[in-house]
Amino acid sequence: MTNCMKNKDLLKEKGIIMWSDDKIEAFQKTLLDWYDANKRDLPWRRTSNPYYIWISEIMLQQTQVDTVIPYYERFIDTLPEISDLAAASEDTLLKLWEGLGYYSRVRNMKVAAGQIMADHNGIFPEDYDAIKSLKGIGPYTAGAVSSIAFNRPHPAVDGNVMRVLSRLFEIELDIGKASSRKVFEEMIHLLIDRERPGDFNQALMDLGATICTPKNYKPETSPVKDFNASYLNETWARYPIKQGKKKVREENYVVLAVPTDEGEYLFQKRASEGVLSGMWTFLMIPTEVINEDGWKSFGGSADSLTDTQAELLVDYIKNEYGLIIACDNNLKGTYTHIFSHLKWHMSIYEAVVIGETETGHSLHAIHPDDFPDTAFPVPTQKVWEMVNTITLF
DNA sequence: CATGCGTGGCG
DNA sequence: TCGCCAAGCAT
Repeated sequence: MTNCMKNKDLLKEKGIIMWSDDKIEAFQKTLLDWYDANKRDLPWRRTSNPYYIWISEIMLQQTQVDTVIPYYERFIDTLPEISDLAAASEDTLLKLWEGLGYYSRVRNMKVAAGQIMADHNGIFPEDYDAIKSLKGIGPYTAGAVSSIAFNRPHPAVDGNVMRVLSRLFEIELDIGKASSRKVFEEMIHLLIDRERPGDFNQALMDLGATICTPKNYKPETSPVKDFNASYLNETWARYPIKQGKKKVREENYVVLAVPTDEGEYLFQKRASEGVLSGMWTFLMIPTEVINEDGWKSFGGSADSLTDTQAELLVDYIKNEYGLIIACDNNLKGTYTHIFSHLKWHMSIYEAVVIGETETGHSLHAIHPDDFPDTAFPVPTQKVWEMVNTITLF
């Protein structure tokens, strides 16, 4: 059985009728003509260097184009060769990635650069399976790099492509489910322009980003509206099918800004797994530590710590970090940081160290002069802004 | 396969 | 204001 027949069987099973060869050809021409006239001028579209295209694709994961551009420029300036990435320190990489989020992406890139140095003589591999086996590269990114950098006809199915296809074909599949991606990939296998696969994939993504958008969608403005079943049938508002997200978990912390005699501040490095892994924060103490009844310091009457709460805090810091502190009971400010799946409610206080019960604890003192060379996640930056403002006045 | 993983923009 | 959204991947 040919691959083509397998494709059609899978689509048939999902109730998807593929277009005729003539219609596919007409669609390719219409889409690529639109792309040639309207494609966005983006930095990574001025290069054919697979390393640079790879960087752009990783940065663009779940991240908007306007956010990525300055990060991309700085990254290729700082690490112009794959060997530079392989040799870079984690501190250097995290500083380059600071504020971009999903920090495991850049850690994975360093691992992948090592794979390329060790297994491919430092040359970015052209083979799809070799690309896909690199750390941090999944089916989307492997398809994007192989089609854009090497002109290979592999699908690159992201959220844009699933939305565009859902509307073109009135697809009933939930685009949030992992199993759906395979079906869209089979459709692209049949639809993709074999002469210009990279441009075809990028054209679909540009269409999704600029015309076939999640909100404010106006199907009559699309260059491929004549191919759009949901437009012709006036069902477009239904697509794509997507289930709602679950509510985010909320956590409450006492955050302690602790200056030293030398004008440094104490920071803790987060665990190597989990949220903001390996990054620096001020001391963060779950509020449960100072009140087992779920006391919250924000939005209520308990703006300042009671003496009992301060004592519990001092005991905790002594046991956990081996430090004796004196805590200012007055609340310095609050800040809520919203992650994709989590909320941190932070109540900020100041404390000073007045003794130590042991040395070699897990905290590090960093001077504000060195902040520009240290990678801080946004919650740490926001807390620092508040602490710095209060300290100045 | 569902969940965890950042951040900023938008209506 | 706040929930949703943006060129996904590892586990």
